[in-house]
Amino acid sequence: MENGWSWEQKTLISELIQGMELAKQLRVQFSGTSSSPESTDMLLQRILNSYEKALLILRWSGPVGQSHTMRVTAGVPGSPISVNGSLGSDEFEKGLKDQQELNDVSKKRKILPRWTDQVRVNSETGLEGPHDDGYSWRKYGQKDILGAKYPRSYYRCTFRITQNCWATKQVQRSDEDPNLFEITYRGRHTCSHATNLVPAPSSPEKQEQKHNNNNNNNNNNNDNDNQQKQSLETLSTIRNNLRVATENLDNREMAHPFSFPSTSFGCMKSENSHFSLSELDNSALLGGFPQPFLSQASPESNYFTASPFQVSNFGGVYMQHSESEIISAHTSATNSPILDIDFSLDPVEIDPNFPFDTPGFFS
DNA sequence: AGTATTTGACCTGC
DNA sequence: GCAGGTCAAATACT
Repeated sequence: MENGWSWEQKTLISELIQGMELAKQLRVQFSGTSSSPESTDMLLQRILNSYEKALLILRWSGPVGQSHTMRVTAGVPGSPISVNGSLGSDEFEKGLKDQQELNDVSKKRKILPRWTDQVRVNSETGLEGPHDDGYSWRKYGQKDILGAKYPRSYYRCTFRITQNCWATKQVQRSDEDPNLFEITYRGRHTCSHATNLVPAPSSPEKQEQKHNNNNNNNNNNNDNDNQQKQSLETLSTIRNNLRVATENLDNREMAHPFSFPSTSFGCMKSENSHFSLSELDNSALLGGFPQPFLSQASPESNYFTASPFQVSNFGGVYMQHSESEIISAHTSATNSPILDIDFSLDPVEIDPNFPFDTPGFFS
């Protein structure tokens, strides 16, 4: 049996280690050469520090899973990761213990964050059924609900097994308005398979199934250009026809499904291959959400944040903000577990042209 | 053949 | 005991 680390995580760690080793070698080579003054050495040292801290964080996050997520949350503001980025052994062991306890499925269910969205679809445009939120879902059940006209569908992340992603969602069609779907999300995605927006197929119930199929198929679709074009073309249409309501939200929990974070930085997806940490600072780390989400002024923006920017959270750090904190453009950094961690690190400078999306980069 | 969906049975919490 | 949620075998789809 595996130790719980996903293949991607192991790879990520091994890549980080390799990178660190290479940086060390580079430092040895540079030290002593007259053309490389202190600044070079300092840069290299910072690179090494970054690698080290990244590894620490990754290891602390452990095998992806919601459980640990909560553990990290509990550590805020007293994050288990100290200022210098190291972990106390006691805390680390405690974390491991907690994680084991939380492996219990029923416990897991209880603690998973939950929030609801309402999605209106417009049959005139052929966009019927729930929207694609950028993730791959697999239907695992359907149930007639007492007093409800339509059955409730249960979905879980397609990558539950392969990536230990425990995100689930329930789709309930509204009694009053068949065009309205109430989607209850549970848990956060820790998988790395967020996809871009995919146009919804054309028939209400069937669509629910089909759109999931589409998602999965698209993952294997090599015709990325077409997909991207399609996404762009349909984006404006979708924005015009989908209304996302974030009402009746539990204040203690995340208010928006589109903010599903994925596993780690390495798993982050961006339509823009020129991805830099500065973007992260603005969108992901400073509050954990893309900027458009931060503005509640326009409901459209909610949808627009759907998935081009699937944001990381160190293996699923649960952002236990109040709603007001979430929507504030000046979200307090000090309340964010991510930021607690991030601020404890040296600034990391990443080449904007660094090929994160290079095939095999994480392989 | 591999993967996703369906659906009745089973489990869990209230 | 009941309703909601999940499992898993059967079935459908590609």
